[in-house]
Amino acid sequence: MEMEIRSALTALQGQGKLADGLDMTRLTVEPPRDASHGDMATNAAMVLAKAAQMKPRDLAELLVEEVLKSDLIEAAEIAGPGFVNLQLDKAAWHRLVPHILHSGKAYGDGESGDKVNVEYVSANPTGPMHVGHARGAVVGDVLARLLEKTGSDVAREYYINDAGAQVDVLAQSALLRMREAKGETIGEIPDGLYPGDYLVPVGENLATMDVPKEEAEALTMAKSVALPMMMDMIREDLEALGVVHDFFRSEQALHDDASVDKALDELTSKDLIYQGVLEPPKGKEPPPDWEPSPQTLFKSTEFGDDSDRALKKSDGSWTYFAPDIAYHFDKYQRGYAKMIDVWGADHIGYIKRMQSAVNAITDGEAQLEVKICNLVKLMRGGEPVKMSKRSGSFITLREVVDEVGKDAVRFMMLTRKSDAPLDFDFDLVKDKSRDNPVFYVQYAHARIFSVMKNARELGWQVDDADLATVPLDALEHEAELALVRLLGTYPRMLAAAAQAREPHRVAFYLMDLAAAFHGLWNLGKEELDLRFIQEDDVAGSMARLALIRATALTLRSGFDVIGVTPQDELR
RNA sequence: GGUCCCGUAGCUCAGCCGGAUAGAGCACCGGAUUCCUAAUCCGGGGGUCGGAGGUUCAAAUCCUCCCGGGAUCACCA
Repeated sequence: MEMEIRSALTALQGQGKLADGLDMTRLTVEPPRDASHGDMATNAAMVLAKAAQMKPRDLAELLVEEVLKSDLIEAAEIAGPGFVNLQLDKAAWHRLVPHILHSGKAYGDGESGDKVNVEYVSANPTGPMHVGHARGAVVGDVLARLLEKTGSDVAREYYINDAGAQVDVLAQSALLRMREAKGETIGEIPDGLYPGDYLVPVGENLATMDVPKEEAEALTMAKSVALPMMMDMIREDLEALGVVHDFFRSEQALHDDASVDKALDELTSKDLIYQGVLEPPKGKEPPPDWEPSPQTLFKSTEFGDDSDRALKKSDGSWTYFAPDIAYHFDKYQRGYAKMIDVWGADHIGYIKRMQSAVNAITDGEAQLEVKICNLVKLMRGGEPVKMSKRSGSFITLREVVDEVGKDAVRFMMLTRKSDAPLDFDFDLVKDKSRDNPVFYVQYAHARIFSVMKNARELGWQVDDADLATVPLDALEHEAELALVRLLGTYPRMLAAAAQAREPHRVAFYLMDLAAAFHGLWNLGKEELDLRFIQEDDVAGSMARLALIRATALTLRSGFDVIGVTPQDELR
């Protein structure tokens, strides 16, 4: 449609009615928010008026005259300050329905051609995942699906923090459980160790092995046993949520294969490393044990960070930042110039330094985007569910998935934009009502499925291939055309959501689409000729069935993007 | 103090790469049951889009400042 407008403008220029060399970049051709303004609207006259030295309405009149020469455009009128509203020929909309029926789940597929690396979850391998992780997992997973849908080549990665002090704590906790498994009474788990029962099987495993007496060796062995078990547990939890990764990268491996040293060398060769002393943090009391000491620092201030950042501690050991740089450099060397990391809100302060590092080590060739997921507050009976890590009574991801199902968790996590806090209401997601968006959208799909079943029972041929050939002249009611128009915006919505890295838009679209369908359904109660199945009007029925089947396919396509399984029945 | 996010109807929030009268759900009031059933829909009331400037033909949307709420500011991960 944009082509129609642009060619009309070019034609006007050809006729000498419009100045040449106008800046068209701000020109838009879009469906207006208010459907009463027509199918499409363009701001061309207003955007171009000044440069063309014409009044917007005069220019608009010329444009209307020109654009009406197109077959696709039924009517065009000038409105407001100079909008040109276009009404498309009904046939233009009708063409969309068979297109969707032919495309099926592939409807909305794009061809961006980007190559993107998405890193998400990356929870520490020291215990089961809790609900906070679930949001990042869903947002990352759906973002990856969305990017794939719009034509990107996507790698999904998980960075395993298996090298820090927390892993030593894990190993110590596991050794304690080993003693317990051997019959020793261990009493309360001491502060500072992980108290969770999930370490009992790790201890039992260790109890069957020949663990060295010497402490350092015992810890090494405990790590080698505990880490894979923790990762298996995490992978199972993720799988229960329908979340997968293609690639797991170990922090320890980055140390072992000297990737961290190489990253430091790389930055050193760019003269971005020095020995220096950092200022204590401003605006609040310095930590009690603060004392200035020389460390190996990275000049992240040269890339917009507020302070230079430590790569090595004063004792010469690596900080967490260093292997993280090595990891991102590793991604770049594997061919990813576009990286997206999905992080929790507690890492906001870490964004700039990581972006600085990526920028520095790749000479600006690679770009890191960070998607922040804010907190999830679990609600039950109108009250927040108390979560106390100390008592070990925090709610795990697995418990939530087991209680309400993966589809509900996934959908609910997308009912807010990711950087805003989210309430997750247990009562709501189990409710069968309009308030529960998961139910509401599934219900629309199930209703359509049921109608199609009824049509088959009448002996009608309603496979997609049959419906795709049906004449659609009967679709002329405003509510029907509104549904078609909404179906038509699906590919555009996907592309915009992918570009903005906002997976929640897909969920919102599905709710809109479900609402449009439910509305049409109920109209059929009052206006009998809008009922989908009318035995005395087979031709019209087939047209309406084609429409709602296209709706179901679009719902399925959207469900596929957000990783929710469509339900055929909700009874 | 720095950085980032948020402030839109009584409540919970969409909309924000500028566009026409600012939307939805809940709650409130009034209606509608032969297809999946009122598990849904339709209509109604309800708004200084935190405030003040600026840019623009046009600002909830972009820029600046201010107010309020939150997160974060390690040699932790």
